[in-house]
Amino acid sequence: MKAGCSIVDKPEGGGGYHFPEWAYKTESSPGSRQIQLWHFILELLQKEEFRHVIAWQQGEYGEFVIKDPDEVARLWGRRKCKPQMNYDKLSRALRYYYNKRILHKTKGKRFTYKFNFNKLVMPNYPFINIRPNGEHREFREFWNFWEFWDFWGKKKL
DNA sequence: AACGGAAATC
DNA sequence: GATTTCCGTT
Repeated sequence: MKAGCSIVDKPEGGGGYHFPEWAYKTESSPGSRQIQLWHFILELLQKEEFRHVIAWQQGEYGEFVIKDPDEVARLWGRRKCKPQMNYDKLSRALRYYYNKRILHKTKGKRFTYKFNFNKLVMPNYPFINIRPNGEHREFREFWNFWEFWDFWGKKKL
């Protein structure tokens, strides 16, 4: 058994939500279950105990602020077993998300980024648009990904 | 702080 | 492929 970084990583804070299997898989490598940075970000955003470190920006849907860059980097480094992780490197990874349309930068606002929820994250998970029995809700109606997951996850998996 | 090229790493 | 590492530029 690997001590620190097992194949299926445990979420920060323990307990609570955890992304389902498909969230860790990559198209090219079905067996790979390395957690994606944006999954990790959403994970932290979900928990109250990390609000002093990272939190949703009230007002703008999907926008969040990294209040403590060093701490977020430390937590990310711990999860990925990369002790040398820092905000400079983590932010580079976030910038690679710009072209992938997962995130974009909120210009002028320090340490502030915004998820491209409805159009960009959704296409990666087709089933999300499937409507079961009239109980369809636009993703944008949800407060965050987790409220959405609560709504759909319990039905689909 | 933020950006993005280039090479390395897994 | 998704970062991680390094770094020159704005």
